[in-house]
Amino acid sequence: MADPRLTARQIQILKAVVDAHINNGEPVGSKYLSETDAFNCSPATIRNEMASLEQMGYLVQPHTSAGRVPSELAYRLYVDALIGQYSQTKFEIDEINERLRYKLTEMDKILSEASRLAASFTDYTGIAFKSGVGKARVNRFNGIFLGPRDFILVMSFDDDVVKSKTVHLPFSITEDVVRRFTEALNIYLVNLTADEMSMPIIVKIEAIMGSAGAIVHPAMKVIYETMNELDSADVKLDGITKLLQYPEYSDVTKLRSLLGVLEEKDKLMDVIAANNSPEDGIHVYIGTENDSDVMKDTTLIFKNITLGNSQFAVGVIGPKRMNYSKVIDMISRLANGIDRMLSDENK
Amino acid sequence: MADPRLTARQIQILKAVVDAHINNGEPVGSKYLSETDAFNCSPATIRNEMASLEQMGYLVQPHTSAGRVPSELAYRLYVDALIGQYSQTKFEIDEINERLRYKLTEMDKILSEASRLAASFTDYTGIAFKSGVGKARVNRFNGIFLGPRDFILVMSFDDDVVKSKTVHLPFSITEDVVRRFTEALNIYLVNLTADEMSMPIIVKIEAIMGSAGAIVHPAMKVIYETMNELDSADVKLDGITKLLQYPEYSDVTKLRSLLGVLEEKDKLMDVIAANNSPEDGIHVYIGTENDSDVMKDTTLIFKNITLGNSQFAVGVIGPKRMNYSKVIDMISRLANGIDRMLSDENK
DNA sequence: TTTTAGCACTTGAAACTGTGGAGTGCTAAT
DNA sequence: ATTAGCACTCCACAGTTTCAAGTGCTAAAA
Repeated sequence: MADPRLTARQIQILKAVVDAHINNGEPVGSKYLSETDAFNCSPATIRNEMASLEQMGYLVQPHTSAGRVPSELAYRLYVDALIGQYSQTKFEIDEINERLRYKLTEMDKILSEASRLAASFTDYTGIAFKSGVGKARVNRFNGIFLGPRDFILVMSFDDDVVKSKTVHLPFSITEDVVRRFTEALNIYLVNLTADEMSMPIIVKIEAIMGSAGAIVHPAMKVIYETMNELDSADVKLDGITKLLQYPEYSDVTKLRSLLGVLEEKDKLMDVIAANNSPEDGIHVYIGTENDSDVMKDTTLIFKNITLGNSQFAVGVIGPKRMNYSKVIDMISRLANGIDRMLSDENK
Repeated sequence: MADPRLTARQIQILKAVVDAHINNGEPVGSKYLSETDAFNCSPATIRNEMASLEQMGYLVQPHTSAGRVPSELAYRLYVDALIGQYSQTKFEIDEINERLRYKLTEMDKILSEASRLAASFTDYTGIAFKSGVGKARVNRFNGIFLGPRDFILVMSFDDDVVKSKTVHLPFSITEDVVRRFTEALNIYLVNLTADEMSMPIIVKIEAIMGSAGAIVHPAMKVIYETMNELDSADVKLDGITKLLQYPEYSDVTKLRSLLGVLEEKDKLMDVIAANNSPEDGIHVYIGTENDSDVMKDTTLIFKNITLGNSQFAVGVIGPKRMNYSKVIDMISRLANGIDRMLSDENK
């Protein structure tokens, strides 16, 4: 994978350029490097090497007389060299675990909390999303009689997810009707996806309920709504403000188009879906590697987490000159922490 | 309330200035007014009137040779004249009702949806929040036995709110334990706030549960968490991007400080709490009327909604030159719509 | 052969300048 | 009381200059 044309010194210089640019956000010059990074050679030598690196496509000059900026190729090299080696660094793993310790139950809260943590740990905008798979299945229905025209329908799904909804009825029922109805649901609808709940099955349940058949329609509406909610894709962002600190986004119109994508969840899901491969592990998409024009100066990093049927991911969005080593480390830990926390809870 | 020094023509001119500035965002000149607004007088006359208005504090000149900009006093006059007269305008009430029609049950979803609607109707950032009152009381507990180490605890609160949580136990129980436990909860904890659930009561329940007394601690933890969640203050924002379209926020540093407040929910709650008086009706806080420095160029408009024990509010955040007539109209309708929708549902 | 010092060259950012237009206030005429 | 006319002010904008940073190249040094 490593480019055989690169000498050791060139790699050293390249890394120095990337590091410096990540910190300053400004083009890096030869003099600056020779002074700060204690290379044992003069600016002129570094210039020569940088010229080679530019020719090979690792560095770019914004204009004739500016320093150099890493190309996407350079970031890619940098990141690839980084992945897999971050685990020996020292870290705030204690804090991550601490902050994850309290209960994460519903997917919705997991997403919010995950994006919040990603943002707070990294100085970039945090993102957490789940993909819509349409696979939710009810394990068990329970009904709780509230009054003649209301009852609570409790649906237990896989992965410890429990949803309860109040069903209002336009007519009176007894406690026994609720009991019989949930019995029927448990016989006919358990382990079906929303799509598999076909009309004939519904009609059958109506028949069983006899004179109380009208309970079925309002209840089914609630069941469909709940399952659709679980099945649908969703994205949570946190810390949008953090983007503003980077000069890359100081142009308000650019910022606007990026935030436009981020805020329209459908569009964002498109971007992610285009990128996302199902495999686990850290995904790093640098600049134009993203399949979207407004993200051409933006890096997207995330890690998938699979938990039973549900699949979700957590990561960050920021400028191309992202602090890759820190972010990759953090996101990896955060994802692992969430994963572990959720698995434990299911035990 | 109306300033007696103002002549009818001055009021007319002032209104024209406010309207024009709301639309363009730029200082308004005498020539522009005389041409567009069909006053039957020359620019010079308008200039004289504007000079008076400036002296009285209704207009401000950014610099010697620019047009005039309305002062906060002018906006205040404009808004006060507006409030109470919006009800005869034509409107999109149908659409509001249409988009509210689907079930709003949990407070959390109400907030999200309300802020989303406020943003989508008005071109400003939508905001919805509930104040933390610490008044949640459980009407009824129900338990559903899941397995030897798990059961679902269903808590019905006032206002149709139902929360269910899975409780994991470090030891085995039977279905009968769950039944007895919920019975005890219904005797001792119903209609208490979280604060009122004192240690003696808990101990009593433990005694009643006898050998299964260890069920109490994990369950109480869940109950506390749930009630705290309901009791705590919360804010939802939507459409933060909309702020970016206004030149008022094209300065990134200004934008940053404002967004900083908006994103940190605690800070935002402070700002709102400082402003919010419990009375219903539309609240309009213009510029420095807000008790926060970063909001000195920003207007905050919201309307309170009281529903049983819960108190929440919906509104928008935007530049001082807000389209007040439209926003006041919309927020009022939106709040009424939500109110009606929620009350209906409780019937 | 590699490294380095020196130098001319390029270029954008920032400071500066000049011009034009928009808007004003004042005065005198209506 | 209103308005036309006019001199004045001042910002926005475009063009210009200056400056510093950084480069590539060449020739000398290691």
